Amino acid sequence: MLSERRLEVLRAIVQDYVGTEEPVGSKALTERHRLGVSPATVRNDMAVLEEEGYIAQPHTSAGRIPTDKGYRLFVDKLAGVKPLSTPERRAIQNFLDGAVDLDDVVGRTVRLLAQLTRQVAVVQYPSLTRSTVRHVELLSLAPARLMLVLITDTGRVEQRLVDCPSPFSEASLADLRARLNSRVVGRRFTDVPPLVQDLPESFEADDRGTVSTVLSTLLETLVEEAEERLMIGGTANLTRFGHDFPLTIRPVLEALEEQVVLLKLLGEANESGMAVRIGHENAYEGLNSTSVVSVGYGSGGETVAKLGVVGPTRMDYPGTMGAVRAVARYVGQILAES
Amino acid sequence: MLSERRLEVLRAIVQDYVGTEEPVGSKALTERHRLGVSPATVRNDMAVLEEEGYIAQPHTSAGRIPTDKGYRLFVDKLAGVKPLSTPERRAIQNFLDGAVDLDDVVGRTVRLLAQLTRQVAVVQYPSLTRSTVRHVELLSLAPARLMLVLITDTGRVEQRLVDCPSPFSEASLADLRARLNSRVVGRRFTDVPPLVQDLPESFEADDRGTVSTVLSTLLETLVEEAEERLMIGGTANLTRFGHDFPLTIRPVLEALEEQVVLLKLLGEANESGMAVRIGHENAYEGLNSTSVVSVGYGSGGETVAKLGVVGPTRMDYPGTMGAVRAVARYVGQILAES
DNA sequence: CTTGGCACTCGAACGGACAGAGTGCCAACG
DNA sequence: CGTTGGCACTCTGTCCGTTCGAGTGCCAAG
Repeated sequence: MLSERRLEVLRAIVQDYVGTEEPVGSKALTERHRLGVSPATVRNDMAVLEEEGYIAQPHTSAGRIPTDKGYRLFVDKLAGVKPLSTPERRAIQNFLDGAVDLDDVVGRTVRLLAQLTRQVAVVQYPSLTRSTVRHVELLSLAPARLMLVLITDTGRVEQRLVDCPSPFSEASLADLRARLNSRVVGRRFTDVPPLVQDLPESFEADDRGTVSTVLSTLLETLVEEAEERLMIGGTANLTRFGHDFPLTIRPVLEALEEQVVLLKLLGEANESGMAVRIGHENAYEGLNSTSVVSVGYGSGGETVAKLGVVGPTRMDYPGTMGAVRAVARYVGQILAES
Repeated sequence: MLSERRLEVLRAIVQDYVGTEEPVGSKALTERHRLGVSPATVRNDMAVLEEEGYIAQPHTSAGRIPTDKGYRLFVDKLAGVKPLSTPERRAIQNFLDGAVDLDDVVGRTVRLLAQLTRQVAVVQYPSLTRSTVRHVELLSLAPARLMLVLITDTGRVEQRLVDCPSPFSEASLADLRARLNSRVVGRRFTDVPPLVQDLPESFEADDRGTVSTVLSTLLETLVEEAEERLMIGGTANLTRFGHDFPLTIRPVLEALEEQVVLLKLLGEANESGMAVRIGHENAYEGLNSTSVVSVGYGSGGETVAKLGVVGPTRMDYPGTMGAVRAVARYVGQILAES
């Protein structure tokens, strides 16, 4: 177990390094922080911290920089979450309040988050699997061609073309539309399948094929579209990453285009509360020199999706976590209102 | 007017510089191209080309690099559009054929284009203003709340919430739905306004307010959503830009996040045919060291949207133009089929 | 007009010297 | 035993001078 002062030294190192981006030495530390001890003592502490793996030297006889393990300790034990200032909160609310539809909410959120944290922001669209059905619409495009439109309570709309095995009358269509809606409206996606299973039987033999096709398309949409969409913003902030550019930035850009990777990343956010993945803690190799701060958001205690930021491991964790948490809260509120 | 050989020298310089990314000298030129003259002669030609502003030296006594004006001449007069190889064409077709809906088509297109050109690809969603209405659906969410869903012939769906001034019965709703559809289905967006203008009059006084609201929401959607959406991909290719990184790349990333800027950029594409904007020809300052190759696409001779790539001025113009043109053609085909 | 020759220029690469920051260790001190 | 000042040492980054080579412009000759 590290002594109180050694932890204090580690905290000081992290703070200074985050601020200056340069390895921090013992003398500078004592000057910038009131540790009450001499540089020599700090040196001894640093030696211990290094031995324990919390800090490292880029080269012999240079200052120290925190390791992933050091950041981890810092985040877990040494730093809280820095709440936003009142003007910042007000700005968030004002900015998000102007949104006109779901796309706009997500778009504004991602811009806001990128601006507040000065990092790359990622926002997941509200998940369908947790949503409920608000309405299912069936439209006849041609005698044997339908369009299925699914509207969710989060305001999302999905459409699918359905090719029917046989022509389908307008009357049957209205019938199916009415029955379908009476059964599934207000239900959660996961609850839908058993509720519609027996529907084909109540139609005439000629129409059963079509009804089955429509149903399977619907179920497919529910499952398949649970594969979520994302919006990304603030990539210009990547330029603030570090000095050794092309090498660091390239894999990050590649990761950002792989939605699957990002979804997994956000998915790792703990069900409740915020998740911080530091450097090598990220499963995806290209993000080994980045940290990901993510959190779920939603209305009324329910998590419908996640959002977060991707930045260099050398980031302002308290500030970033504060911004991410605040934005998540406000987005949740906005969703609840609409 | 420049002599034939001088043009040939310019072409050789562009080709070599694009290949090596290094200033090209007279000796290297004669070695790599069969110009049939000695380095000294080439030097004289280069002096003339420089005087005319087609090439420049980064430093005294270094090789030459093409200027924007040089690239312009190259593109206009010296190079054709390099057609893709048969395997490439086949790959495009296979890749695009797998698309399941409009989002998927655009997504695949942008990935394809980025991969083929190894640059940043931008694809605009098919424009609504040129589309026709396939169906308008009205759903009752609450007594005084409706959802308006607009489905276009390009497969795009837009939804809008409508708050009614007064409750609206299901019967009136069905009536409005039917009349609306009979008037606008199959019509172009721009033709819609006059066709629905007199609709409120045919309803009872109580409902007129709601009908008007619905109509104005519909018209708003038609206009407002003509403001197009974009998809971007291949940003990782930005790392291949040049040596002087942060400076070059930052404004480009910023531009890519400004959809308005990008739309304008694509918009500059000539109605028919391909547009190449080189360096300072781009109105947006941040893109002064990039070139934009864009072209319209659509089915049956009609341009419904545009796509293109953004890359360094030092790009393989014939190859890029070939890829852009080919992709645009195939996307047009795919859209026509669906 | 083309060509070979030649002097010149300039940037990139190499290497040594130097300064500065930072360390580790040690002996002294409370 | 923890803390402190002192000191020698080790790096790195930088500056400067040299060298090397690619490339040029010019000129005189073909």
